[in-house]
Amino acid sequence: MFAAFLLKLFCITHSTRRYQKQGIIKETFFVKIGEGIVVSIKDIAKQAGVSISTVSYALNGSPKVTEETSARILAIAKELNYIPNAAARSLKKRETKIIGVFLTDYSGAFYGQLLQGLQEALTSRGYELIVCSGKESHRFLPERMIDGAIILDVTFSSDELIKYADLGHKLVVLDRELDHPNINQILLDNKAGATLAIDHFIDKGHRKIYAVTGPNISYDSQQRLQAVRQTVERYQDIEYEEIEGDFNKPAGVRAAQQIIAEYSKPVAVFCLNDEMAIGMYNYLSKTDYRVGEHVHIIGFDNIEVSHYTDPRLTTIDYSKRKWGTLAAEHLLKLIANEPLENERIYVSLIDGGSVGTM
Amino acid sequence: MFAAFLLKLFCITHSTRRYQKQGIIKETFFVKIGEGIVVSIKDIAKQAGVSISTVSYALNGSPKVTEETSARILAIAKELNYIPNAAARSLKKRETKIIGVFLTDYSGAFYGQLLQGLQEALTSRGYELIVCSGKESHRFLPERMIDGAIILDVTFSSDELIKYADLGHKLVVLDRELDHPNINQILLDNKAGATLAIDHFIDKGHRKIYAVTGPNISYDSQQRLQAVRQTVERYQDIEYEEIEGDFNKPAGVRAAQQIIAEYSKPVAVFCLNDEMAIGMYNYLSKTDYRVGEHVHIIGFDNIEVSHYTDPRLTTIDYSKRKWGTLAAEHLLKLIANEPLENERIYVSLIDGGSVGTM
DNA sequence: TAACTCTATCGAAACGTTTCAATGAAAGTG
DNA sequence: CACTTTCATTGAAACGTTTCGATAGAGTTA
Repeated sequence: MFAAFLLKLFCITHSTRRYQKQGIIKETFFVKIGEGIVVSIKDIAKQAGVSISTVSYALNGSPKVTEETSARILAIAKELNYIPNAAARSLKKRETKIIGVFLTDYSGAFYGQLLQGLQEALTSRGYELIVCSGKESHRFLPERMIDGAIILDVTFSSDELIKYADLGHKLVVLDRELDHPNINQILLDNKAGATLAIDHFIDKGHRKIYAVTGPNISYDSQQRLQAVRQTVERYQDIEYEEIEGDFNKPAGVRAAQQIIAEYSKPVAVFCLNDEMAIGMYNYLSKTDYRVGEHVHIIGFDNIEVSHYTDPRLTTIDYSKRKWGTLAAEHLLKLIANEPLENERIYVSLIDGGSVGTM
Repeated sequence: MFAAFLLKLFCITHSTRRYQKQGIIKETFFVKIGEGIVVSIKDIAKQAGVSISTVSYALNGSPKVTEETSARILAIAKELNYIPNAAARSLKKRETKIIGVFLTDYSGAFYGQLLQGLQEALTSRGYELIVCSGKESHRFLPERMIDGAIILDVTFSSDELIKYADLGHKLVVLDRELDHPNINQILLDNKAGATLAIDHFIDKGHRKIYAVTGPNISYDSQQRLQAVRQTVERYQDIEYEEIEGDFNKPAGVRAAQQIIAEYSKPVAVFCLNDEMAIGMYNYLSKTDYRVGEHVHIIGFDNIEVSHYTDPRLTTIDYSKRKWGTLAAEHLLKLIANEPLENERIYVSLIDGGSVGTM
């Protein structure tokens, strides 16, 4: 107690350890200054006069150890300010109780809610969430610093993911389809969303339709585009054109430029994500062309910024939070080897007013 | 080689290990199905016919081991698909090469750029970044899963932080002032920003000024508010009033309601962050009061959404990316025990048009 | 009392590394 | 030739846990 007081005051402490080995007794006496001591299970054992195994059992609430001993040990642990060493524990237990979510970058506009959903579902089940981005961080998975991963990161190749899954790692992928016993997937109903968008244009009497695509490696873009094509084909006399994009704002600007350059009559533009739609708004606001009058736009994602455009963006919405919750639950089931199905997140169209009637 | 092929094909493999101990030779033969084997340094050693220490040295590029042996070991390591065990390594080395950044939540509008800055600075120096949020994740710090932390998380109490710093952990705080050898701080020049805002109002001829505050535990809010008061006092005949807020959108809505309720002439409102300013816009857009005409607003942070309001929000800007870079650099210096000063991030006013002339 | 069964506690191995100190062979020195 | 020196390699301890199997003392039964 007094030592602890000194520690606080002067950042100086000392501790005595005795190792008995091969009949010889070595005694070590060491002082650390300004660095703080690390208290281990061993120190508690010595203080309590019990073996380290008993301490371990007590700390883990095992019923093997008496109520009384346990209480004494716990008290001493607290007194000494014991903090378990995560590395040692996970080395032995081969688990970390940490789940990693891998994102392409930190700027994604809807990550916030998704992460919130993940976080809640995970912490309530005794797991912790860490967010990683960048190719360098991929090592967290194979090096076993996390018990499982949620993938929303195009920089992970599918081959890489399957390799890890083969090694026994559990994954939930949110941005591709992968068939593997250690991989589950929760995908957006992209096709339904794209169909909703095109149908909305048709309902409003539009006949000239553009689609601004995402990068073609993107599963989401592929799916959406495919549904757009199918839907467009269902109708007669539609003028349909695709403009290549990459899900970023500048692509929306470029698309807007192209559209204006070849403008002859009001057009409908389905931007395969909101980000590009926002880029398009940005460019158009500097021209005489008005959204909802000359250029009619639908986006996809319903990100926050799209609420503040004028007119508000009509877009495809889905619950990012639920996406996160579901992903977390499925990953935990995968880890617990419980059987489960792939699931899908439903989408709906939100009419913001960026599509006028023809 | 053939075994590796079989592994890939059938997910079945076997490995033989021999332990020599007290003169007795035990032989273990095990097969794992569908789980993947874990290759350790030991397996490489056996395959290469060298000791595990030599393998370790080779893997770490130590000059102690011959070019030739090293090459052979490295080849075998690759062949066996060796992946180091992070837990074992960090248990022994007492470091993880991971830096954690703690955020209050994942929804913060400017986290993206900040994290980008952090990430770049850290990975270029061989460190990895993980993002954590929520009280549960605080344990990452004391349990030594990270080598240092960047704090932007009001749920960390200052006492808690100082306790950790006392234990030898290195911290950079971005949301408070803390004087401790193991803590460095990179703070916004909040006061300059607040002064800029008020001066701008005065320049534009405003005489009735509101300030919508953040939560009073917030250092940023405190600093900004203090500067507002000081600045307001410098001028004569200012009508000044404070409205309590909490840095979230609904607080902006409430403030707008109050302002409208007591409206008699055009007013200037300094929202201590953009988030609340956006809330205010939202409410006002449903009324007949126009921003920049009846209600003149300045925010703080220059978050993305504020670019899409009409008129665009006048706000206090600063480089979030630079903030991140600086924080990372300082933390690494702190870890390397290099001397360093606290630093400050400069701010500027961006005129978006939400403040009209009186 | 002898032979059990419980059960609280303990000893020791193991997890996969790193790293110090020791070894022994080859090379260099006088 | 006997000696030191050099240096690639090795053995073993250590990091801090968990957990299996052993142990010993108390309680139960016959």
